[in-house]
Amino acid sequence: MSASEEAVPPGEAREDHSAELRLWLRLLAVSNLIESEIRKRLRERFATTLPRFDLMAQLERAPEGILLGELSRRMMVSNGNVTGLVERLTQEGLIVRETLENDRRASRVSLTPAGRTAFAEMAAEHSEWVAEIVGGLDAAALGDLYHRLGDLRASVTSATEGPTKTRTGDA
Amino acid sequence: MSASEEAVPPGEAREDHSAELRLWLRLLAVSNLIESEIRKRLRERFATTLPRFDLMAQLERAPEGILLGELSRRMMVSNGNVTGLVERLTQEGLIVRETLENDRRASRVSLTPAGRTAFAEMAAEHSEWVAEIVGGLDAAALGDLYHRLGDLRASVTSATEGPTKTRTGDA
DNA sequence: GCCGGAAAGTTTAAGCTTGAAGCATCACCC
DNA sequence: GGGTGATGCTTCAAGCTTAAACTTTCCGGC
Repeated sequence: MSASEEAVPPGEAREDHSAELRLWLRLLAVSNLIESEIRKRLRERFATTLPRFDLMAQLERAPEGILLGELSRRMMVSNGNVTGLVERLTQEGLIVRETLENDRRASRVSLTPAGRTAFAEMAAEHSEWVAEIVGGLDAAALGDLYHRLGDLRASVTSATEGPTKTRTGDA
Repeated sequence: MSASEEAVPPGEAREDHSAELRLWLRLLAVSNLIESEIRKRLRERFATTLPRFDLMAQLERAPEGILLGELSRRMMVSNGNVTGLVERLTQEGLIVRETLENDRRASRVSLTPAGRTAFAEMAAEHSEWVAEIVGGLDAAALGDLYHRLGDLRASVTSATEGPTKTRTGDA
């Protein structure tokens, strides 16, 4: 790809990227650590999974329902992935899907009352878990890290050059 | 640090954990963004996957070989997971496994010469990718973020209470 | 010897995830 | 009104991942 981006001209000695590598490895490790803990608690406490929870969280924010494609975009996963998740959650009675009258290709999914209730309960605990897990940071450190991660995100999107949609409304 | 356990007594109004939640969501998003990009490049450029790459990276650091259990610990994945990965990489001729003479339950895996060569090539590019992706941060911001993530990791391990192995030699 | 528990790996069922290929429908244009 | 391309979604094959149950082997005590 990007033929003009090459950072290491032939004649130049290979640069030392160890600081960058260490940063990425640590970021990955910490992220995975937290993620595993949350997955574990979701499983033990609510017999559910993170993807299911994420999907429901998206629906919670959109009471009028969401198209599958939009869901897949917001969750940053593939279409096929969403198909399966919606299938399982529908099976469990937590969400419903209905075909649009004006476009029979598309369908809109939304939480059922049962789904809304179940999600509210999970979300409350989830929020406590996160607060507990990152609780070792004071407000200043937390805000600082948050902004640094924003800088990093900017670096990533600029480097991967696929930021066509700046509308990453990650709340 | 402070062993602040349950943060919300029954009588107390629910705390606002939105800053913590936002931090976690952004951390997760950024981490996934980078991870996807690296997975994509590993696939397109080398027709391999991140877990395979990770496994080989562990072996690279241990020329004398590693027991499967130790591998699973270092990669922070389950035993069964390693079994499958080792199978596939062995199939591809990139690694070998041999049973210990003194303990027939255990086996040691290590890179083959072909594996070592292949890994060296991948690692060089991988390193460039990471540098490119996080390149938008200057050295100061990078170091700052690195240390903040260290603080966060401390918070996580203390909250999840699994600090049995402090030897998380993540370089 | 032999018996029990611990340790190293494997197997299994279920679910998540992706990219690629495919199907149905829609919008547009002539 | 019949193409033609785009759009919304599904299917498929392959791989990753886990927890739980299981097999084999080792180590201690008896």
